[in-house]
Amino acid sequence: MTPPTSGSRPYHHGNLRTALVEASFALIAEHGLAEFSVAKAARAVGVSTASPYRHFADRDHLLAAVAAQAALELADRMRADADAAGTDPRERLAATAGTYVRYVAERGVGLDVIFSAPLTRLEQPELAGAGRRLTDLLFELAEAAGPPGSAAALTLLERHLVTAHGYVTLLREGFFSNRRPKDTVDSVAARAIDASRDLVVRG
Amino acid sequence: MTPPTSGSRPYHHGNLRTALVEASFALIAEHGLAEFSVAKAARAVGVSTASPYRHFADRDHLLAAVAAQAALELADRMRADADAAGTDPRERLAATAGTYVRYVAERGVGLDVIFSAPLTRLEQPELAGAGRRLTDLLFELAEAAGPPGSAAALTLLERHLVTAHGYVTLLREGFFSNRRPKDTVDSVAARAIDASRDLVVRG
DNA sequence: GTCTATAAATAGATAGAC
DNA sequence: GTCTATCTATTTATAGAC
Repeated sequence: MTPPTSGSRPYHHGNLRTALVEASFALIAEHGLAEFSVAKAARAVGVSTASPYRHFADRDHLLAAVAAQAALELADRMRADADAAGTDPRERLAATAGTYVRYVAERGVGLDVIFSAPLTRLEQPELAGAGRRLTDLLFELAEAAGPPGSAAALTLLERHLVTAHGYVTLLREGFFSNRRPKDTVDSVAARAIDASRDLVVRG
Repeated sequence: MTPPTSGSRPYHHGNLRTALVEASFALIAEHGLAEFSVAKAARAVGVSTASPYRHFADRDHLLAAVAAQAALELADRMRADADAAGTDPRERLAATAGTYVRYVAERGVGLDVIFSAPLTRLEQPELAGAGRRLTDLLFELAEAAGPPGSAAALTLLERHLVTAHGYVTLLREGFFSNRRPKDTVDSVAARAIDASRDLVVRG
């Protein structure tokens, strides 16, 4: 566990790559994607601003690694919350809206980053695979919850995601806290679950 | 209409302030808020990068003027679309979801900017008033459309805004065009209207 | 693999001439 | 009210030493 070299030197890091991804999450969660930079991530882990470029071709490739990990974490948490919600398929899908609100509040990275055009264009298999894992899970839950017919399931899925992401975005931008100062992440998450549960797809 | 001074000189602008706001809209619509800068807006209208600071204290004050105008434009278009939708209160409210999708696609500025924490903190009466005009209109439409009881109307309003903003955000980030390349602004706007129309608020 | 040093952009903002 | 010039800060990314 001790770094390979002597005492007070900065950092040698068995795994700088992992540390940079984690530092990036922290920066994005705290100050938003706009204020994220490779340089800040490097400083946060105590290495020079040049070091990240040994592990990531450029800024977007670092972000793609963050996005891929976010998609996997999100899928894991959604599956866990769906299972904790019981057996009612409608309730299982709705639960993931709460997962999503809480996840983005904690980690700062959501669908807008995971599926953003600039990162998708990199065609990183890791990110593409993680994104698929997330959408596959959600589609599975929506199909079980929806009215028969896969077109209706897709519409339900779209509205579910739009609802969850709408709550996330407005929460992130301060829309809720401006007008309802007592709003907490958990209360917004609960409202997102309620909104998703009440979704209907009419003919 | 001719500028007060002679021929080929750059720009004298009877109203640089207005021109900067309009240029900012264009920049944000084209490349997103992240790539907006005071310097770019100045270059777009053909003045030096110092000139904007005669009209706006800083970057955020320019953005606040943009946000205030957006709120007014949005409220105007929503009222027009609601009126065009007829007399059914539910249909009138739903129509504004389409207005919102189309407006942000065209102008780039939405609720996340209009009600963003950094701009709200400036306490600019112009922006605060424009924001109120927008929320007052929406509340009026939601109250007419909702089930009796103002708590239910507020929930309906929240879900309506969340739906509209969710569609806007995912559209902006390319989420829809990645998976459904044939999606257009109008088709997404139509789906947002449908989703809003189908909203219900259960006990 | 990490560091130092550096290059090249770009931005926000100010001072002072006109 | 606009311009020129400038300062300061920051970022992305590379070159080359260790």
